[in-house]
Amino acid sequence: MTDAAPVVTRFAPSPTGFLHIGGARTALFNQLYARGRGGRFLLRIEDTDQARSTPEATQAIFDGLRWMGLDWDGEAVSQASRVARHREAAEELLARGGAYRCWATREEIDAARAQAAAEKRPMVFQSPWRDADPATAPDAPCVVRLKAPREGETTVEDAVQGTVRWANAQLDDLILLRSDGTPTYMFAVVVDDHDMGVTHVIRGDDHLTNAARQSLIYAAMGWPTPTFAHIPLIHGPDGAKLSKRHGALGVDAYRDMGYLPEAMRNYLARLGWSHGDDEYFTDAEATAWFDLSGVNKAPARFDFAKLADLNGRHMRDADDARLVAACLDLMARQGRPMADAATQARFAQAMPGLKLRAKTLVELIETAYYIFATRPLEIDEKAAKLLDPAGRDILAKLTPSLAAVTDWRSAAIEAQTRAFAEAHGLKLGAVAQPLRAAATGRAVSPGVFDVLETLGRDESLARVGDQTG
RNA sequence: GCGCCCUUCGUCUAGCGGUCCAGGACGUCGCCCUUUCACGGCGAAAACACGGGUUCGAGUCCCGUAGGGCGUACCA
Repeated sequence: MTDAAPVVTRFAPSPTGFLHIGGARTALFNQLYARGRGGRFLLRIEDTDQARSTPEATQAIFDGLRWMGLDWDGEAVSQASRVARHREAAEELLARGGAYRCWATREEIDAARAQAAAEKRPMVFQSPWRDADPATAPDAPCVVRLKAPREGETTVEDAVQGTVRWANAQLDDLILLRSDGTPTYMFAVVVDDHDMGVTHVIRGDDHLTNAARQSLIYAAMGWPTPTFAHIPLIHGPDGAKLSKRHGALGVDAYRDMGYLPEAMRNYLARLGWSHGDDEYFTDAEATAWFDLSGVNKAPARFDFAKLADLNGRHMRDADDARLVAACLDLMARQGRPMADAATQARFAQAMPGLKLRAKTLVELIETAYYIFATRPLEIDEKAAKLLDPAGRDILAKLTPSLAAVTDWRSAAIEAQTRAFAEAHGLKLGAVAQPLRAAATGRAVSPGVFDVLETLGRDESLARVGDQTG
């Protein structure tokens, strides 16, 4: 089917906290879908719940989306700013008989529901005011309810879930306007999506039932329903709902754990969506490939191991200077003092070897210990073993050879060290390992001769000297 | 309680009736490469939830069962 109507999608988070991982993926899917088709991707903040919405949370969502590299078209819409329009739409529906005022009290409703539950019937509240004579109305604030059909069924053609049906008897006369005159989420979404020209509503599976309710509103308003696509939720590694313990962190937490935004996008796109066997891809590829038909129906578990693997691959392909900047930035957030220019230069020089050995920026920073540390180095346990008396003895003997290297570069240092090892009937490893331990304080590092070159002749010799007394 | 959705290796998934004694990726375990670790290469173990149908033939279609999830608000 090819129609001329441009695709318009939107991400509509409620500002009650940070942007969590599930929301980030929903936004991603919406962006991929729209941009892949030359359409527009909009952002709307669902702040109709005054009590729970905060400006800080709204800002956190903006920041989170930006860090994730998700950018919406135009200005973000505040749902709360549109209450006049919501009220107007409700009045229109009221005038047309598609809605009615209801004075039922909270107690009456609760009692009716309890009754229904006891009788094992659906707990839908049937308001006595649906067909009551308005003249009998009390002089009290009331709510506006949709006059939903009680017979027949409502079906939703979902782009991911397929055709889903509900008996209308299961759907109640939902509240459109609260007794204080503010719109409910259920009503505001429909009015806003319609007014904003949204053609595809891509959102979490938890909204599937809402699609039925909202369909009823669309029908009552006489508006065409958009295409719905309910994507499965993300679960924690244990299969349970995402909790703070595992993945339900703000995206800023992932930034602090050292993940790259492009890796997050890649991982999140692949979680619940597939394009054949493709695992590692660019944003351009994802945009070109993404389609609702490739979205899975079952919930997926969040797997840090796979995220880490993807992150490692994206780091290897990332620009060195950018990684340096990202690491420095992360270190600053970790409260570390800013490294001086010379150290930063050494860091940049070592980056090719460093990024090959890390899955996250945090790991990368850890393996770069030897660059940021100052003498005397803190020798870890494994390095200490390498620096046993025998190891120190070898280093002591190696020192003159090392000191004789005038052209302090990796290749020259290596040649000299190999010559030394051969002359003493030692395997290269027997010399290189203690050398690495002395130079880095660790048993693991990039190629030791590269490390030495990065450190420079004086610093290198001094570190070896620290171990040979 | 009622309604809806889901169910392929530990995890993410491919599979859209026969080419599947089920393929890829992560993870795990071996081996190789090697100054360490990584990278890279090679290899291994590892799944169609269960039971009925339909069909010449089912991972693929239908119905049950079990398990999981979501919803059931004057929250979003």
